[in-house]
Amino acid sequence: MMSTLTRRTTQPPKRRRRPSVSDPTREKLLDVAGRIFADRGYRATTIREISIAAGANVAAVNYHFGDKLGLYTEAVQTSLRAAELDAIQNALNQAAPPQTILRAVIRVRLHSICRTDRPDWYFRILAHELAEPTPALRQLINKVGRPIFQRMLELIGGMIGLPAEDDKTKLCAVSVMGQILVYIFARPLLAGVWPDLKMTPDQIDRIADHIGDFSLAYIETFRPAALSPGTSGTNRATQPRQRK
Amino acid sequence: MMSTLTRRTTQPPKRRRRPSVSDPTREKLLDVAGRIFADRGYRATTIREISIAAGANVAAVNYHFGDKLGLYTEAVQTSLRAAELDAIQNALNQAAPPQTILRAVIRVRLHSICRTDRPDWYFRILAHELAEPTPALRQLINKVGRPIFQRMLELIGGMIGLPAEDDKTKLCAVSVMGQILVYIFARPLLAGVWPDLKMTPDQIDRIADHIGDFSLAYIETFRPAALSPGTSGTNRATQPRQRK
DNA sequence: GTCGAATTCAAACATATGTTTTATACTTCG
DNA sequence: CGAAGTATAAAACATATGTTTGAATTCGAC
Repeated sequence: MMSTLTRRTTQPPKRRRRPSVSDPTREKLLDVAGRIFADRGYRATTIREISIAAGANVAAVNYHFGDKLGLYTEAVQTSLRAAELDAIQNALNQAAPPQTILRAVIRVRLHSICRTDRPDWYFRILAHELAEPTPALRQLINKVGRPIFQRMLELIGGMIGLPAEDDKTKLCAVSVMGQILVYIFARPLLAGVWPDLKMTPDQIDRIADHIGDFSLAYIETFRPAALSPGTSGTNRATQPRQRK
Repeated sequence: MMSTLTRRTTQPPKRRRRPSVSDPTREKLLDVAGRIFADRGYRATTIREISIAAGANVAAVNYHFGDKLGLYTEAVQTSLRAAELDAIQNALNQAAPPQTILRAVIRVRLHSICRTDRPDWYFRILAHELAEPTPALRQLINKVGRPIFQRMLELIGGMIGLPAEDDKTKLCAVSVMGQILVYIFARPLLAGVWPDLKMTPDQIDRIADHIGDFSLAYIETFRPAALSPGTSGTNRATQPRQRK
């Protein structure tokens, strides 16, 4: 009904008057949207819900972000700049024995799931994205998933003496990741089969230690001779037990 | 506007005339609904979509199942009766060394994810339920999750010499489960960080073998003395390496 | 203070979707 | 055959939700 030139609707003038001082309602919308989207996922979240929670009008979302998807993607981008990644990256890059680094990474990731503040945003939103993808999924993977996985490959590859591109290295990395992610994605399932499990910081430490033990038991199998001083005995086999 | 007695709407007479010969459209609806719900999840699926795919009228769903949720729960129940569980249960109950059983369970579960026919229904629907729960989640967990997990606890508990209720046993079971589930729930994520991974039956066998190796490396750490003949060296420690 | 642009607001709009109604065909049994 | 209950179909209905509109309001610059 409208000419293709008049397509601009409620959209704001792309560049606001004061790009320096940030718009308070815009900020508030982003903040609130982040939480609610992370909780309920993209589809199940209504912009009315967000607007009310942000104390703004319903039209504010379309005015500031064009449409619902615009708000969502911007909220994702904003959250990707948050601090969590730094914690993991720091854990991955610190100068320490690889076993220590691996344990640190496991711990950092696990701990991010019991915090209710923003940093666990990535995993919660990722859980929804995996079940019901939106265009933001690609961003999430490229900006966060890939670099972390890559670094993890180098770490584990170094420990088992194989290149990062080797399938075995990747299999090991996925095994470690899987043990962590199950506590994030399958929480309701865990609550059902293991009702006594309380996710206190203390318990999470225990879980992290277990995952570390569990994983290193296999990974250290690859070392031709024992190198780490304090650990208990290690296998001498270069290759772990062959499947028959 | 209506009296509380006239509340019955399109609902069918609860007990159809011929409970023996099953209604063809009812069956078709259940069948189609199962597939679509598994693909898109409860919320993202519309009953019009289902009706059209089943060649039925939109009102058919409400007529035969009361409402959308009725169709969904019945579809879940129907699918729970399907064959998949038997495969896993058989794998878990066969008379064989526990290592063999564990490997078999891993393989059966992993293989269920590359089939496009019904049996992988449970996992696909579970993935959606975990992100966006419905009343069916409890059923899924109680009827499938819990018994399998319980049997797995006994299996692993036996291998590490601890009772099924021990936290360590549960941690190990979750570690094994997590390694499997990550290939099911985090498929898009894996596709992003490991694009070359093709889920062919062959590759799935390799993955299953890896998960078996990875897990048994730790589990067999618990055996005070080497019992299995063909395996490589094992630690003598009753407890695996202590975290510092 | 006044003008103009930017922002906010209440209301309307359009569409999607679960549900219900009403009428019509169909099946079974007497 | 004919009556009663059953199943299907088309349409209407109600509601939720993303989006747009146009007026009111705010805010900065002159």
